[in-house]
This record gives sequence, C-alpha cells and structure tokens, in this order.
Amino acid sequence: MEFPVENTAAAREELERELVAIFSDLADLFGNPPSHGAIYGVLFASETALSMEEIVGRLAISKGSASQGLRHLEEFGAISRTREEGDRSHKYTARLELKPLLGGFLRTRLVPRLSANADRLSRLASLLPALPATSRPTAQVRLQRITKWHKRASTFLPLAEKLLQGD
Amino acid sequence: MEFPVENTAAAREELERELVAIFSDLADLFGNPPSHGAIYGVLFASETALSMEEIVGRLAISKGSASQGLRHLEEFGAISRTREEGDRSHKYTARLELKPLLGGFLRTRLVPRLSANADRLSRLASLLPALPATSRPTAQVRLQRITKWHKRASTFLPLAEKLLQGD
DNA sequence: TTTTCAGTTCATTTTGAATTGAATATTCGC
DNA sequence: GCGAATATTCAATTCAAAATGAACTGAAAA
Repeated sequence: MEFPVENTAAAREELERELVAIFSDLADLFGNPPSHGAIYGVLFASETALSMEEIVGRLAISKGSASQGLRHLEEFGAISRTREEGDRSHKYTARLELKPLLGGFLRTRLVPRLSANADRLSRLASLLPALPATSRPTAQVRLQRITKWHKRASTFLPLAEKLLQGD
Repeated sequence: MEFPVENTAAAREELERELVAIFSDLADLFGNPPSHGAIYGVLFASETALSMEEIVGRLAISKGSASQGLRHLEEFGAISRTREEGDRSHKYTARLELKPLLGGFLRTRLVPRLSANADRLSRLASLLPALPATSRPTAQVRLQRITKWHKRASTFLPLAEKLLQGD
C-alpha cells in the first residue's frame, strides 16, 4: 500500500528542510556561517548531484553566498565538485564521511588558535623573571596551569580525530 | 638583583593583557561573548579577588556587560563570588580548574544542541515510510549515518570530560 | 568573433549578537 | 524608616559577520 503523492512530496521536503536545519545549526555551533551548513544539508539530502543554480533555488540564497559557501565546503573537504564531459555547470555532492568534516574543522579552526596561544604562552613565561618576587610564584603556577591545559588539548586533538573517524 | 619598578609594572600589565587576550579568544572560539572570556582572564591574572568595579576599570567595559558576564561565568562554574562579612561589594575569583570550565561549556552549549538534533533525527526516521520506495533506501542510509555520528558524539562527550579532567 | 552561460569578486546592505547606560532594584549601615 | 553604595535589567545602540547582487571573468557554443 503506497502513500499518496502529496505525502511523499511533503515527506521529501520535510527531510530536506530538517537536514538543512540540522546542518545549519551544526555549522553555527562550530563557528561557520549557517548558510554553509545549509548548503551541505541540501546536498546531504539530495540523491543526485546538484548544480549551484539548483542549490540557490532550493535555499533561496544569493549566487554570491552559494559560490562562497561551495568554495569553503570544498576546501574543507566536505563536498566534491565534478563536471561531466561537455557540460557548462559543475555539480556538487556531499561527502558523507565524518572524517573530512571533522578534520576540516580541526585544521581550520582549532589548530591555528591553539598554536597562536602556544606562542603567547611561551612569551609570557619569559616575562616571569621581570615580576616582583612576591607575585612571581602565583604567576608561575597559573601559567603552568594554562600550559598544562594547552598540552592536554593538544594531545587530545589527534585522539579525538581517531575516535570520531571511520565513515 | 631586582628589576626596576617600571619593568615589573609593565610585566604585570602585559601578563594581564595577554591572559585577557587568550581567554577572550577561547571564549570566542567556543561561541561565548569575548567579554566573558576577558573577565575570566582578568580574574585569572589577578592574585587577589576583585570587585566588579575593579573589573570594569581594568577592562574598560560597561557595568552592564560586567554584571552579565560575571553572572554567566558563575552559572558556568568558572568563577566564584564571595562577600566578606559586612561588605557591600562582592569579590570574584577565577576557579583555576579546567573541569568546571569545560563541563560548563559542554553542559550549556553542546548537550542542548545534541539533544535537539536527536529529536529532529527521530522525527525524520518516522518519516521514512512516507517516502517513495525508490528514494527510501538512500534516505535511510543517510539518516543512519547522521544518527551514527550523533551517537558517537554522545559517547564521546563523557569521555572527553574524563580525559580533560583533573585540576 | 560574438554571444551566452557559470561562477567569482567585492563594495554595499542587512542582520543579529554584544555592548552600553539609564532606570530600577537590592542591600547595607545609620 | 532613610540615604548611600552596589548590582541588575533591559531597551536602545553599536558593530562585526554574513548575505546580497551588480559587475566582472573566463570558458564553451554558435
């Protein structure tokens, strides 16, 4: 027993809408523009590769946003771009594996910040001798503490990548 | 052999300035207002408990921001508020342990989103039978895939908390 | 070559989060 | 109670990030 056409069409739309919402939300959570998540969501929901035009249509975003978002997602390794022999437009598909998404996030967001902070911390450590003897111990203890956090985060990252990887 | 006063004063200021920068940056990275990180940074840098007034002075932020930031940080468990016997103003100190910070972040940012997404996913799963037979398998596979990611993230969270905990 | 279509760029606009600060509330000593 | 000091609230403002869209580039078709 099949469902009427309206229902299946409605179901497809809702699937797309919700996936777009989920990925917009995730993008936002990780500090990316929600529209980029939305684009990934549409591609994730689609059974076929989509052109930029189709994406623009389904999401009601501008060509500019779509272009930038697609580029970003591709750099990230979250989607792939293909062009059929003798065809003007590119087609885009979502890479379904978690690894490129996660790896892209770690590489572009977390790692740069962590290393920037590592630099700052080592500069601060070199400042310690210049502090008055009374406050030096406290400062030293606190710096050690952040440094420890920092080290843990650094050792934690590859572990996280490993744990979340596969598929 | 001691350093001249200017140097030690300058060193203290730089210590504070850099710690403020580091924590602002971290707050921002995790989707919190940078000013909240800045407040934590000042407290982290200070050897003594500070009043709101002092914090406002050192950061050149408004009373309103300070009040909100302090409340947020306290809810988070990142700082503690004390009041000496017979004293109008509260004093604030940074909790130096990583655990409350991390736990607060997980609890307030990650967990709510994850469970919101869990709801959406289960709603979507119930939509599957309404899809046309041809697209059902694809949709099913994809939903399973996000669900799997989601489960992994959920099992990963407590593990992360455990790994980063202690001090 | 010229035209047409896909995609990019980037100056401008929009949007929403963060911040402000005046009004309000609370809490203390007197 | 009153007045003074401290803290909170929230409507208005500010500001930065995101989105837009017109102008542009390049590449394929005619």
